[in-house]
Amino acid sequence: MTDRNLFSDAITQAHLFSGLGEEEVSRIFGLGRRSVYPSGATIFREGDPAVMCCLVLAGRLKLTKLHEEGKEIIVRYVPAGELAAAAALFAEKKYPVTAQVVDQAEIIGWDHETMKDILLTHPRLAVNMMRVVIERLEELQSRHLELHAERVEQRIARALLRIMEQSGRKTEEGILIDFRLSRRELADYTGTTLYTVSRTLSSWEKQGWIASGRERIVIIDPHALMLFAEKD
Amino acid sequence: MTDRNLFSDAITQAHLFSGLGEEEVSRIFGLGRRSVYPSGATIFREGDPAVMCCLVLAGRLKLTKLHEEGKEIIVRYVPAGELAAAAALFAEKKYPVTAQVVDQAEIIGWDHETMKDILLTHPRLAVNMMRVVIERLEELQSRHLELHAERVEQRIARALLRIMEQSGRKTEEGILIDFRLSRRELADYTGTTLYTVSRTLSSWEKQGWIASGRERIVIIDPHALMLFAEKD
DNA sequence: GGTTGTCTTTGCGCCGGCGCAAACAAGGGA
DNA sequence: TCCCTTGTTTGCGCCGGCGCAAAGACAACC
Repeated sequence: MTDRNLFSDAITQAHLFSGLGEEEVSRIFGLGRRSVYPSGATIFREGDPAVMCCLVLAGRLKLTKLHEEGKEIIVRYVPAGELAAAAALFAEKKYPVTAQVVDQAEIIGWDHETMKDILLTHPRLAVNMMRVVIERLEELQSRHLELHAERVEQRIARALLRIMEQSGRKTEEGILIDFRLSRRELADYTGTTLYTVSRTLSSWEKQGWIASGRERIVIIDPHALMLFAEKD
Repeated sequence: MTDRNLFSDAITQAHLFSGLGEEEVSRIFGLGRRSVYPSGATIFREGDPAVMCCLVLAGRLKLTKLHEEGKEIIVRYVPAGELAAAAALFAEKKYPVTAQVVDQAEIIGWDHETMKDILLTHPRLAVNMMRVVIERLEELQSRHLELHAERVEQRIARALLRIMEQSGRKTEEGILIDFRLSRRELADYTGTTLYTVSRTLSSWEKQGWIASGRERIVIIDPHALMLFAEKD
């Protein structure tokens, strides 16, 4: 069993390839180009012509979007098994975000011609992919609503919980977020400033809900955070 | 020529049906259920089981999302020719938003079984539909960024311009937004309060950039607004 | 025509969160 | 090992925007 199959085993389970045979998936994988990127690498940049649809096989990406003069937001973290840059399906489009590697990552990319062919010959995959995109849309709608309706501290709590669910690793201390995550990044993700994030985390640390260090956060009491996020 | 064909003429041009033959579109239309709703009617409610994908043939919908205790945002206005509730493609899903009729509207709806069949037998339509959803996603990402990075007044300016592009009608006074749009709704769309919107519009009215009345806005000087939205 | 309900305007006071500045902490590289 | 870069904390002052309250404007309906 080659490592290609090894991956498809893991990925086939995912929504994206549900309903497709294993060898079908293998063939589709064969049409893409696989590569490994080091931590910190930029896969593509916002505004560049979109040439490749990417599937993350291992590691993690960070998608960011820039506003005039430096302000940036983190649109999403992309864990292994998920798609980035579905927009690249359409030839004339530009990447709407920048993708950077957080953990060392392995990625498989298809150019639009290829991907469009694949979709037209595997309608099942097209429907699955639509589902993925729609779910992304719904998640973003929810975050958008949070941004309107909730105080900053609640948004930070929710963000921590969301990231914890995606990337938490149980340790004896509590649930560790297993990639470098700075105050600055958390601020860009929640739409606030690094100062406010720092103050907030400090206060939670005093309450014993979390423990944190340089680019490192451990959630000790998720339940307390959850209550805090929900409370009026 | 029946009025069904009349509509397909108008709609076929749209992205959604590009690359499909006219009779093919006709047949697809035939599989859905058409109905007319009066202004103010609710087509579906957030949280209800999603049963129908809707295409707006005429009129306009407003999509809203609720937060605990009354706060609501307007996710989007859906003009004629566009899809609402693509999520309803997937049987177990719930509507993520509430859809209400703004102008009297004619709508064609397909249940998930039907729509999924259509997509699986018309991969071309699936790809087109993906494009529509992806463009929606990108628009929302942009608005999300604006919400982070821009002052309230700039967001209101941008919102007005966006709505003007979609629904502006040229009059001798200026460009009229041709549906009822209250201060409250503009506030829910831009993530602020009706007070702030009112104050802002008043000030612009004094500058001669707009004219407004009860649930009615005319943009006199779009260029001024554009500069204002862009300015640092 | 009068009445009623909804939409809008504007004054006023308050406060959450921003952002500079400055000090401190933690790595990483030579 | 020391230095230098990058991240974090915290004090302090300021202000944009919120939200109540009360009055005015408009539309619709009897």
